[in-house]
Amino acid sequence: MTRPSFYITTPIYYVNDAPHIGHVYTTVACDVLARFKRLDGFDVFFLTGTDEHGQKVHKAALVAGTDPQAFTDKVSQNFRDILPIMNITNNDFIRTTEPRHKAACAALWEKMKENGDIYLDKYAGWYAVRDEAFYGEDELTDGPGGVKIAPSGAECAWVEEESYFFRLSAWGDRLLEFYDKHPDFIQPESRRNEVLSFVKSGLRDLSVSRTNFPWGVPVPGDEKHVMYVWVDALTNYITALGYPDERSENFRKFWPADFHVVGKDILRFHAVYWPAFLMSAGLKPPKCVFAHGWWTIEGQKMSKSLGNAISPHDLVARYGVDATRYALLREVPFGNDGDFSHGNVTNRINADLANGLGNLAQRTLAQIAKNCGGKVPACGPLSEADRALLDHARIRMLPAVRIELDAVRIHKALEKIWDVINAANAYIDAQAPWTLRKTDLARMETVLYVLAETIRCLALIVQPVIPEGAGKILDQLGRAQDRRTFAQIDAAYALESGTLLPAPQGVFPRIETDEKKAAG
RNA sequence: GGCUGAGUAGCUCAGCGGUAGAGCAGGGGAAUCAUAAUCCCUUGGUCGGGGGUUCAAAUCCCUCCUCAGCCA
Repeated sequence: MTRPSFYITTPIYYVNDAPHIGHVYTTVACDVLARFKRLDGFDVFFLTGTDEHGQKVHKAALVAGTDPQAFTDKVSQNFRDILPIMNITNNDFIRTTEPRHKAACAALWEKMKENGDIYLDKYAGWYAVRDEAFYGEDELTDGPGGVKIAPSGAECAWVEEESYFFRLSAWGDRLLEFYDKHPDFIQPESRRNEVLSFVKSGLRDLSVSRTNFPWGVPVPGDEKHVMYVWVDALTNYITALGYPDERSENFRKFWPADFHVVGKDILRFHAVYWPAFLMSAGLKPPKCVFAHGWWTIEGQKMSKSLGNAISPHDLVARYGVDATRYALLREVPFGNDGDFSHGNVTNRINADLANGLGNLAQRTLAQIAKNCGGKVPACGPLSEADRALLDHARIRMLPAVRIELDAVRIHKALEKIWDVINAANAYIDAQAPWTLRKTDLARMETVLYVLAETIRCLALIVQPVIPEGAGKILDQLGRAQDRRTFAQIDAAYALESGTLLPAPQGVFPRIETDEKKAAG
């Protein structure tokens, strides 16, 4: 039996920067989707990695007094180290300095060249090393000593160099046709409109090689050139599948990718250049490029000068992995910009995890421990209220969550799950098993059974977002490791009355609100 | 400067032609199994300003203001 496949990628992170909340956000979102699909029966390939070439990295290495390879080895490791800390389940970690990647880039280049889309010409213009970008004459201002200054404030120099170009100008109509046939290719919708208007306004050929620095993938047959930025970077998504071997198992199974999840700043490269490169090389474009938004920190932009970037290590130390993952994804609709404030995050964690799910599990399990001899209680005849809650948890919840996650509405998916948690908390109050304990023990057991079953379903479905806590709850319900997939939410896998359970323990502690101002 | 999108309760947002909604925060009550957690009820808005279309407009049209994004 072949399982359906699912391929999801984060961008490869540029090693010029230390990992911060932005990187972690993207990676965690992808991890949630990857875990969900695995539990839902898909064969998943989840890729992340680091982008290690370019002039900036080369210079940074020289400044640090090391050679670029040693430099990137070190910085790339910082990104790799974050993954276990955030409980990330990537299947591969790619580095653009690996031999397999250079081979893939060279092959893609040759294909595009065979197709007539690569040609040699000259590039001339005002170039800012700091921004790695060219500027038009009219954008520049004169700085001290006649130096030209870009709008960004970076110094520019007149650069004239031989460069290979990609004939992007020839791809406009084919791209528009592609977008038209694949309306879901660019998400969210608003971003799609931006890309469309960009392409409609006319595309210029793209400079795809450089000769003024050596730290990159050499151009096949002309090694004084290295490939420039996007040919190198984007190719990682197929390198990891075994390209140029298009018949490799992974390539056949996983290409085209289901999702490239990217920050909104690099959407254009993924939604315009990348499909053009691929089509030129005779390959299929990915199914969807999803652009998410930016975080501000306590109302301010994240910036190096403010030094307000939040380190993933600090977040995990303060809130724990699960709570950090949950807060990032629940606080803001995926795709929108959002503000990260410790006050809001604390509220969210306390309201939803501690008071909501955590307390529901704790109050139910504590009563089972005390009043049912620590065993899964007996389930008598079901009332209408019992059935309503069980159907919600066992039948209606998963399809509702699936719909939202397939559309990458992660916060909506969480809402659907929390609907059940709220219903369960209302149910326990209405049924009042602590009163039944004095009047009707059989009925009390049934109520506690229904609750335990509901919590079992909740813990299963919440695994992709808060894997540690979900695992602990399943442990407390005595669920074996091989009883934790979504197929097993079904009543056929219900808790068995009489099973001895371990002593309950709190899973999601409250965060104390000492309202310490995180200024500075 | 051009093009998009947004401006709705203290906060975050949903609604997009038919008597203003949710969550959180605030107020009141109930309960006491539980991580002082939970449940129920409730205060609160001339839906950015102005004009128009319509029996009827957050909802459609025009205009202005503000903000954001993309592009030049």
